Amino acid sequence: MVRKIAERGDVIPALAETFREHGFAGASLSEITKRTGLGKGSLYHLFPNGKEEMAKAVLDDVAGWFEANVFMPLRESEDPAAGIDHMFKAVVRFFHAGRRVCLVGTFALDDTRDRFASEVQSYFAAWTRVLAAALKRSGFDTRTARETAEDVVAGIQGALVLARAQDDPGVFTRAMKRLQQRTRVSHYD
Amino acid sequence: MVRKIAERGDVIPALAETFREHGFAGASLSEITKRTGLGKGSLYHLFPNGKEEMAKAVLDDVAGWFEANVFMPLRESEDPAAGIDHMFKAVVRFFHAGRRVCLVGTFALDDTRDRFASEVQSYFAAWTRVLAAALKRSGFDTRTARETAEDVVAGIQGALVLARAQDDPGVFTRAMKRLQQRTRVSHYD
DNA sequence: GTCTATAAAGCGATAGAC
DNA sequence: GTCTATCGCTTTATAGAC
Repeated sequence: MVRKIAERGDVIPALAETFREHGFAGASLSEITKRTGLGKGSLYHLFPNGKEEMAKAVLDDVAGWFEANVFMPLRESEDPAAGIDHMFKAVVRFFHAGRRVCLVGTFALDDTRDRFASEVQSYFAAWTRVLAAALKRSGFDTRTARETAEDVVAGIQGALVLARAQDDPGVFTRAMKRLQQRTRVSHYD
Repeated sequence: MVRKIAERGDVIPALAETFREHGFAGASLSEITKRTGLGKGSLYHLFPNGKEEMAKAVLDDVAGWFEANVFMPLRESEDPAAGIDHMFKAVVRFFHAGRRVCLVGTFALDDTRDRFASEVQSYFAAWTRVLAAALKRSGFDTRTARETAEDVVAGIQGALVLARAQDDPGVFTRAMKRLQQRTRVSHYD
């Protein structure tokens, strides 16, 4: 049965793409209307606090996706190396192999960060923390695990910037391969 | 003698900071007026094409700074390793040790990139190309030099994203130390 | 060269009909 | 729940006084 009544979850993917492409300030309600297919009335019915609430919902959705598809596997994989490999696969999928930017990264760079400080902060904090724990379990010493986790998460963000700047998704996929190599503990043994 | 007549060069630093903090879409003329201390009339006198021309001027200025302070030393240092060390010093200084984001990176992530595609593209293309050449001269094989250059430039961008997201400049300075280590050819010999 | 005043358009948000 | 009409404000940009 086809549901015609819009729920928040139905429009979040379109909202997310709009914010990704235009940033928070650049994502006008008319653009959002166009992308979601909903008029302003409907949007304000679903999100009474307007753009701010839409962005919060999108950030929530992203956090949920990463929790389920990246953090949980990293935490609970019996083989930590398998969890890490799973992370790279999920990340390549999520960022459409370099053709899609990171919404949280986009928000982080300009003053949008101040509006969503805790969401932006905890996205990267959780990612580096959980990845560092997995690296440690896979054999890295505490310090190297933490440093490598930071390098990997930063490397992913930077590769997304470069791929989009150069309009070449290959920059991203190549960087991901090299970052994944660095997570193999036996690399230089 | 104090010059009172404003020239473009006088306002570019203030323009740059405004674009860095708010992004292109978020940098309103009223904010620019506040930061530069110039009224709209003066701004349009200096930049007849408005915001677009201001951003172009800022991108030009950034490109000039990197050419003089990063690319030229990388190309012309007799000792390539010294040129690379010089690059890291200059970069830490330019990005205020992680407290300042990359304007070009900010532009690259959203649809602002499309307005300034060639400027954004050539900033990163020049950087990776010149750095790869220096790495090669310092002893890396062609392929490793190119890959390391891409990793370093992406790593810098990503570290800026993380440092700002976490509101912790230390993330940037630590990442820079590790990236610099990776540019030493003898690291794993 | 700098300013104020103003224009025209777009913005986020609200009200109310259906 | 969805829409249209509208409000009040801000936006970029221009005109013209000084």
